Amino acid sequence: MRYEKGHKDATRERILDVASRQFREKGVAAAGLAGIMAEAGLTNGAFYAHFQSKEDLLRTVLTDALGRRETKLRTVSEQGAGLEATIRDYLSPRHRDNPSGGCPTAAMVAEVARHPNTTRQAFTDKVDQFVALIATQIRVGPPAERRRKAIAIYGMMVGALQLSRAVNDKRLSEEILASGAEEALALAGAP
Amino acid sequence: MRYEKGHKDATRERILDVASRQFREKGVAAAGLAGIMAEAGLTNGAFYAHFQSKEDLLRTVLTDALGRRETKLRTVSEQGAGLEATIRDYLSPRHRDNPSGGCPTAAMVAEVARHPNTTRQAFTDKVDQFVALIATQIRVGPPAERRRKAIAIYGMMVGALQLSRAVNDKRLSEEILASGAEEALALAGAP
DNA sequence: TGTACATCAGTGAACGCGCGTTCACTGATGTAC
DNA sequence: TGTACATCAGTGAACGCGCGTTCACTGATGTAC
Repeated sequence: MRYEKGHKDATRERILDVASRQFREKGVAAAGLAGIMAEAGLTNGAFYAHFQSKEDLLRTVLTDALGRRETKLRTVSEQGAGLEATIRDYLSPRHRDNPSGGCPTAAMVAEVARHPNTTRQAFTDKVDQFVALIATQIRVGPPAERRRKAIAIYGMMVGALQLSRAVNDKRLSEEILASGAEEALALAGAP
Repeated sequence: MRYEKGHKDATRERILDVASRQFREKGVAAAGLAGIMAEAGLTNGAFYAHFQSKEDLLRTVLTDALGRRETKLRTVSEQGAGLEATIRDYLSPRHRDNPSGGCPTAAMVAEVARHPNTTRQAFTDKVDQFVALIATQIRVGPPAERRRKAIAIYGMMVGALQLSRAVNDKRLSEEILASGAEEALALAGAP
């Protein structure tokens, strides 16, 4: 081998990681392949040895980044911390100020809606899993009610985080985070 | 005058209307000025007789489109229909399937967060008014609680609508709308 | 052991294209004298 | 009343630029004999 074993896989992971951050930071449309490749320490041309197209990259990024968050949520859940910690962490100034490392849904949901079916499908699969996972963490009420609340909580988190990021007034931004967190916690059945 | 009185104002309104719809439909970045001007029945160059830049157009569109929705909400409110009708209408398949005529916040909030301060300021002013307006329509609880709930409802509506649009499965999409509506209505204190 | 060839991750220039923006110009109508 | 000039909304070609994608090539290392 010209490169040590696993070299290509490592490069692919690096591209994925950079793209994942840039997509969340700048938006999918505004993040160019040349910029992504440059930050990964490569030139344009190498991209197509790893992905078929930008669309293919986006699809992979969505599955990958949402998969990581799912794993994280599952871990927190198994430690018994439950939804409360997740909600507080999600609707925090730290998360608001760190889009590139934050929730892919909040950063990309509107753009995903305008992308081809294969891409939306990858997103849909993950949303399904998220909703189910949140529902298991709601301890009160019949299954249908837990699922309904899980969806409402997910929607509120995504919407409130985006509002807190768009708004140009620190007090209002923080009020949005706090209000969203308090009402989401109430929905989750937290004390 | 070479053109009848009010001609230029009418043209400006036409550009604004087309841009407003295209921004919501395709996203701000993906909607090009040439395409907007063509749909308005004009050529590229005429744009700069009406707006200073694309950013200026976006700022105007935000104020204008959010202003219209605010007026609509205020009218519904004065007719005494209250929040219930607004929530049901917002989280409906009709609204989901009509982004170009729908809520500017749901369509553009993530992009607005990445735009300059003047643009975010225009958006912030309208969010502030929206929250206050929703709060007046909540009939129970002390003022602070009403405002908190107004923010939570606004966030949930925006997030749930976006999710319902991105998801590629009709049943899940409709479940998101229905769940969001039901929980938002509960927050609003509806029966 | 030495030589010829195969492999392939990555290079970097080039492709056509659409972007936001600029600008010299058009042409219909108004005003001045 | 007729002529010269001013006004200005809109035209359309051109600007430099970055986009996603293609492709001939490089060069380090592997394998075959």
